[in-house]
Amino acid sequence: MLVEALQPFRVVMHVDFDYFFAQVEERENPEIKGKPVVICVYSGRGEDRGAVSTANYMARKYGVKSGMPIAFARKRLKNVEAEFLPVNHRLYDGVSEKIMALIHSHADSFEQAGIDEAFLEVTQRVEGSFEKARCLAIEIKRQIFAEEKITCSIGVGPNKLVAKIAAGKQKPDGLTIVKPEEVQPFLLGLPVRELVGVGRKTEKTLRNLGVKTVEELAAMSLDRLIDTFGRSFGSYLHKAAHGVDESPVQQRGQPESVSRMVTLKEDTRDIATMMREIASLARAVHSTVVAQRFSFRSVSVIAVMEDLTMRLRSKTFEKPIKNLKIVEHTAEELLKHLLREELERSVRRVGVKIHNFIEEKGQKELTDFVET
DNA sequence: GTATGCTTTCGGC
DNA sequence: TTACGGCCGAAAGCATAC
Repeated sequence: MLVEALQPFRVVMHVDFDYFFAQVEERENPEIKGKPVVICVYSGRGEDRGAVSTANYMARKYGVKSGMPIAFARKRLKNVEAEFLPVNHRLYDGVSEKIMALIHSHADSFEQAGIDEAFLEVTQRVEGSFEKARCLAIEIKRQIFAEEKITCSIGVGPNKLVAKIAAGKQKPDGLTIVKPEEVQPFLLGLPVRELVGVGRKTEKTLRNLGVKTVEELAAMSLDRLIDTFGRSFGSYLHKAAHGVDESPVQQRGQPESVSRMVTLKEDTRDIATMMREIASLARAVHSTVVAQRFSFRSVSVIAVMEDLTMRLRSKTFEKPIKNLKIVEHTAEELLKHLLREELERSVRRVGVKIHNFIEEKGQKELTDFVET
């Protein structure tokens, strides 16, 4: 009882940089501010071929969305002066790194959840007080803007689930606090889709059960949810609907996989053509991982077909490998295998992924260099 | 029955 | 006419081991 009174709740913060790539570009080139700004991934297949990565709020007002073909965005903006810029990942990586270091310094524990978002456990340093958390959030926003001229939106709640949803409630440059006693009313009216982990498929399954809101989800029994979604996801949904999320804020380690993809000049089924691309993709993933002194056990080849459906083939080795030639050779075998199963469609994009990393340690042994 | 590992697909950013 | 990136981790589906 006393212990509970002393430490009743966690205080967790979610920081989300506003329309990040486009905002960084606005900062670098203030003249474009006030215009729609669209950040594009060009495929190299021709002018305006590719997809929209992100866009500033003015472009969004015209209906421009992430993932949309660039040509669609052009159409939406044909009557306005707009900026279409290619992604500049190096630039965004640098800005992100600086902001992450800054906010990390304000956390008891820290979890980066992407290039533009992070969770901060702040329970200790705000002594469990949501009022102190509000002050801290304001200070973090102030510092990020002072140092990097970037705005962000922050959500504060008793756990990661609530903090993340809260951060999305007021954007851009927002701050939303959800105190423990406010969690139930905050969640109840929301569509289930806003819960982390509920995508289109789960939403549809729930809709077929007559469940559209978190309130309706919370009314479902745990047994029913487990019957429908299995033990793990069913229990998760039950807790989430009641605002319960005990997952810790914890630093993420090394990425679990590294992949590179490229769009082919034109759709093809020719192995040699694809292998030329795969060789350089393999070099890229291999050097990234080997430079960090990791070897790996799994190699995958990814093919995006002409109709944009994705196919993947993987092979896992019993022993760690680190030889580039094995990656190339494995990728080739996997690609041939994939095409034997996929007799109709041509390939639009290819990729190589390596995963199942094993950290190298100690003295190198002769066997490290023997091919598997 | 449950845990574990591997492969493939889904979905967010 | 049709137009569509490049990552990542989580989920899902399955097989096998305990």
